[in-house]
Amino acid sequence: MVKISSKKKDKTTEEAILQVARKAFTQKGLSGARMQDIADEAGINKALVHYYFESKEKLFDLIFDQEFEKFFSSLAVLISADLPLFEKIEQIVSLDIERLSQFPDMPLFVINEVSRNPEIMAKRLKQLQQKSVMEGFQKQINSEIKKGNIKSISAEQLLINIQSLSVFPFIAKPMLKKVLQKTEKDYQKMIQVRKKELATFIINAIKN
Amino acid sequence: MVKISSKKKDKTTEEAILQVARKAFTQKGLSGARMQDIADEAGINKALVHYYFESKEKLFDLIFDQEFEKFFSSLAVLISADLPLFEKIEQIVSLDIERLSQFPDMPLFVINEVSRNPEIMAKRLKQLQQKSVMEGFQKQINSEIKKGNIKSISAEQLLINIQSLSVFPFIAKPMLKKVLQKTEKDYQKMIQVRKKELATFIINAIKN
DNA sequence: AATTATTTTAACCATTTGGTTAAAATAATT
DNA sequence: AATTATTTTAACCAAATGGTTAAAATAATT
Repeated sequence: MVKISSKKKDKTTEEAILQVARKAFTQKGLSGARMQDIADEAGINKALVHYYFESKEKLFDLIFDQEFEKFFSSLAVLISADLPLFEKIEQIVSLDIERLSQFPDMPLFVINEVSRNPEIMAKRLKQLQQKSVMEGFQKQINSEIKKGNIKSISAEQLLINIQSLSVFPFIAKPMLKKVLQKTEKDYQKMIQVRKKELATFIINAIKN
Repeated sequence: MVKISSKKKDKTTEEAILQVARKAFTQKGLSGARMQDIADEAGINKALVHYYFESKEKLFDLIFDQEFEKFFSSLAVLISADLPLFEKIEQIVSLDIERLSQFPDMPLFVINEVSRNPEIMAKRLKQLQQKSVMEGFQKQINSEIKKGNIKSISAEQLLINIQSLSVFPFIAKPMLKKVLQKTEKDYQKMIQVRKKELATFIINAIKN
């Protein structure tokens, strides 16, 4: 019952569970996902899920960790990068939309679970040393304002604007799809148009 | 057991349930909310909730209806209004942020439940005759483009941009609060700054 | 005051759910 | 081949959950 050595552990079962669990949790949330469904879809017994991951919470925590990482990791790096402001904006938008196209369920999942339980963020945020990241970005912006290149705006508001414009169409996809009466293909085409136009939209909004 | 006439029905109990249920559903979603909790918080027996609303689904449906209405009703009217484009943008943003400040849980709730079950929108959308609304808005925009007042953009993308910028900060509030290390007061102050700056941001982005 | 209708409750019920246990099947080691 | 360790399963269990029922309390009508 207890794993002691296990040099050659068979990863495939564990990975199959993780893969299925990710789908379940990101689509249905912590309270909506069912351990039985996860076991069924992974083609195994429910007890096996507990054998590998102990409890629903532990399994959830593991997946939340990874999805949270997807949300923030590369973004923090880019914000601190040594790039001209407009170029930086272009790259952030581009990266965002690529990442979101790859993991469309991720943002709503993360936002949801943080809303349900804000404390979940505490430990994960520490390593990100946000303060210095934002301060650096603010300096870059202030410098551009002083030079008269852009209008006055705070780093916070600009960052929220960028993320709003990138993330919202993925979060609200099912709703927007219905409202705008689009097929899956149409919607993806619309996103691709966005990927091209969004950076220009933002830059136009702030440039003098 | 069966309500036949009930001329002077005592509304308070029914309303108390609705109020508590709204809070429960908008905060925890359909699968996360508990009938027992709703009864407890309303200070009544669980069977009474069923007496008034039959089932969890029916109660949920009622509340979803109202929240969905909040999301769309006034917006559709404004989009079709006979107003200069820039003024219209200002009014939409202003209305959005007021409405969202009043019902902060509403957008994430609606988006979530539509994601979980897109069919839920079908019946509610019919009355909104979106097609003509969007066509009218597109005409207004095309006219401004032709006059050289604004850059080329589709009504869809502009509308998505406006809604993204307005709604996202409310959807992602708990996350953004932690990331930006803001107190409740700070966050609301930030939203108020946004209310002033957002329309300008959008107008700058499209005007020539 | 008696009757009738409405509102509210306590006690159940069946199903679902996360989780456990002990044994069986399989793989690794000696 | 025998022993030991690991993986997987079937059968349970207790708690939670949405829902029901019959009776009690209250209000309205006659």
